[in-house]
Amino acid sequence: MPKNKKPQGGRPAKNFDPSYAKGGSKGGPARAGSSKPGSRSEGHRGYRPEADAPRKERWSRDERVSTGRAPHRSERDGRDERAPRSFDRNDRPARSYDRDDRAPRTNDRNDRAPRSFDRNDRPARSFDRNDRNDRPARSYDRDDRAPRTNDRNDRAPRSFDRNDRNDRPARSFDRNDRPARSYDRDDRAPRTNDRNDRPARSFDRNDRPARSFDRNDRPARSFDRDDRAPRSNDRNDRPARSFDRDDRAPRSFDRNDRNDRPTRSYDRNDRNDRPARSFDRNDRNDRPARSFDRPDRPTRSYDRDDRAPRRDFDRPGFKESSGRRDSSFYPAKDQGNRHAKTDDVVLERLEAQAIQATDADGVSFADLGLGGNVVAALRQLGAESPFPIQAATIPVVLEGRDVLGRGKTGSGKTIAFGAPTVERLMKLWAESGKAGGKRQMGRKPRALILAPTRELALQIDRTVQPIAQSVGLFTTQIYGGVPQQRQVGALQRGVDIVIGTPGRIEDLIEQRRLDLSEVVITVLDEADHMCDLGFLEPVQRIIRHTANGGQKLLFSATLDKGVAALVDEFLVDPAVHEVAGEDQASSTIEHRVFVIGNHEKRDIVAELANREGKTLVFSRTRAFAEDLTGHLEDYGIRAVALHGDLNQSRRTRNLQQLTSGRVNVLVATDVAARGIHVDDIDLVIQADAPDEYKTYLHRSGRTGRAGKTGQVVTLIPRNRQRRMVELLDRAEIDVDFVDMRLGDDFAGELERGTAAAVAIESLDAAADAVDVVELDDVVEIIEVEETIEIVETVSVAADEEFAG
DNA sequence: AAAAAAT
Repeated sequence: MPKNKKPQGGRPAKNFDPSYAKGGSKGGPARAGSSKPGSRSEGHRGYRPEADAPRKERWSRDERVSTGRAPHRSERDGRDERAPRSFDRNDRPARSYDRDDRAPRTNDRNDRAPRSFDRNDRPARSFDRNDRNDRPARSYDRDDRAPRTNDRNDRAPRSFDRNDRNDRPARSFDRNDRPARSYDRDDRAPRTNDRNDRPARSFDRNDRPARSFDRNDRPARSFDRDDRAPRSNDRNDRPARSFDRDDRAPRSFDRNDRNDRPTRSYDRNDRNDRPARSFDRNDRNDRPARSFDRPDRPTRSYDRDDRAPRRDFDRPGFKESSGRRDSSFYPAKDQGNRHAKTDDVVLERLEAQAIQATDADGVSFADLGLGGNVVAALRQLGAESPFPIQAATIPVVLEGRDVLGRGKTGSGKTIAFGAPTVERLMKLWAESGKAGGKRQMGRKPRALILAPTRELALQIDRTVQPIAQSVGLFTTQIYGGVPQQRQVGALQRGVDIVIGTPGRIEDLIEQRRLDLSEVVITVLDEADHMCDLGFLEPVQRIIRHTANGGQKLLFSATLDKGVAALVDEFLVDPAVHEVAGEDQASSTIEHRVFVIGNHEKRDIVAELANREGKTLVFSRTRAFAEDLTGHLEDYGIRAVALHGDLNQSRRTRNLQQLTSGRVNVLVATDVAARGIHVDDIDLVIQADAPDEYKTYLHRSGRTGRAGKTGQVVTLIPRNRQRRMVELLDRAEIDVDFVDMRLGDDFAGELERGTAAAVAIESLDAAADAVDVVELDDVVEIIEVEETIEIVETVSVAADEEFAG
């Protein structure tokens, strides 16, 4: 296998960048087509960069650096941003002139000149950080407003400039500051607002006082400055702040639970304590430890004054005498096999009734108890007949029972809870005698579906909304990152099912714009994740706002004992369902681990992603997701990013670009790990290995959905092999580790895997035809090459059979 | 570390 296939010098191989193959002038790609105005402007609605002109050729890394650019583009949000940038290049010569001495350059900036006139403070500015300096200076000016308004006039042109490419350089400069900024993360929010759109800025304007307050924070940054005295005063504020932090503890005091938290989080520093926490943490060692946690639970629930009474009054299943609920969640030792008619499966101490996949055969949605309208809506969605998990849970949900549902990724959980939720709402409505009425203004929601990410909430709504609509119910999405006006408006008009993320929902509850008191069905998708640190408490608070005694449905592919905190407080005698035989051996996903040198990681990701099908790349941090995206683009691979540093419209757009096929590569943080469904992702690359086996399963689950095949490649450094083995062990996945380095044949390695899959499939088919091979026996023991050989042999035999 | 509300 040839090493060092790649040419030296950081320049991509020709076959890596199709645009180079087409020629183009030396010294950078041609700037052809830059004369077209209007439609090329990113600010315009119908802006479509590649619609009219052939794709622009890219600058290599060296070219970028040589012209004063960062090695990677600073904006990675998609093509739309890119074209504008190339416009900048026309200005380049001028700029590079300026480059020789920096001071003139800054003067050259259109913005700077006017400003400097307004202010006497110039030098100070230039001393400080590029952007930041402007701000302090400005706030100095605050004393006299007139100049400011003058400044404002300057702004207008600026925003015009925005459409114009000239503004871009400024932005990219900001970007370069990122690392520094990330330290200042507390200030992020305001900044992001600035970035989102200029109007936001003008808002800031009105808030000037606020800004000046911010300034007090700035001095901290300006630490570098010589003026220590004033700052140190400011610094005194800092301690104050941190004292505020300490107030949090008291705050949490209000919460009986909270008291546990601080303790825990302190423990956190100590790895050894993890096992104790254990709920979700998936260190191997945790699992046994968890059972030890158990004794704590009763204590906790005693802490809650609310809990006991609630259950007493509202919960039919509550047994006062025993003081314990009647629940199948914890296996009762003396109870024997309670679910005799089906198989018992105990996983993570969570006992589930397992439905056999074959039990769903021949069953229709109508058989499960869904009404005609809902069935028709499901058919419209492409769901003709129920998947196993749906067959298992729909009847139970319709009974009104609490349900814990576990079905592997891509097995149809959304419909499993969505359809019966709608149906049951209708039934309850009919029972209350209100059915058939018109939509009442301002009626309160009666069902709530919670999801961990905005994208997932949106996606759930896309499934549930048509089902609800088919029976005249309304849904609305309540999630952050977008103006709340529309959401509030929808609530005021009257909504039956609210689908959203915890933050905004709690926000609207506090604003009294969302009233959950009539919510009788609450669904938690990715329920185990919703019980993770940071999610659990908001979720608990939200559920406490729902009607007492309401039905609760918890779903996840990795549902485990981690949800005990919620089960204990909110569920009564939940039915636990999963699909039998859904182990990884039955999966359609092929897994492999490449052991690599970390320094080659980005290039290897590029090699792997340089292919036809849709590829999803996972990174641990937002910054690396950005970095990777840029790197891929430098290779000529179209890629967009998805992570929490992007504003919501970009997040939505970038995900949509993958869905629509406008790009083939999405680089995401774990925001995309769970639940997100994109058709035909056939390769998942884990550029950073996950820490949790559950994360591994969910990330992998973005491919191989609904029975399709997919591949997962995880890149790890050598020193991570043992951890990875343990993680995979935990996930019950068998994987070969392969040492790979940059010159190796990555595409071939992937194909090799595919060949094995194809071979096994063919073998299966051939075995059916010939009826001589016990497939399971064979597959267990053979290597890929042997498989192929056997397939050939069997195929020949099959041919002969057919011939004869 | 990321996600989830703004400010």
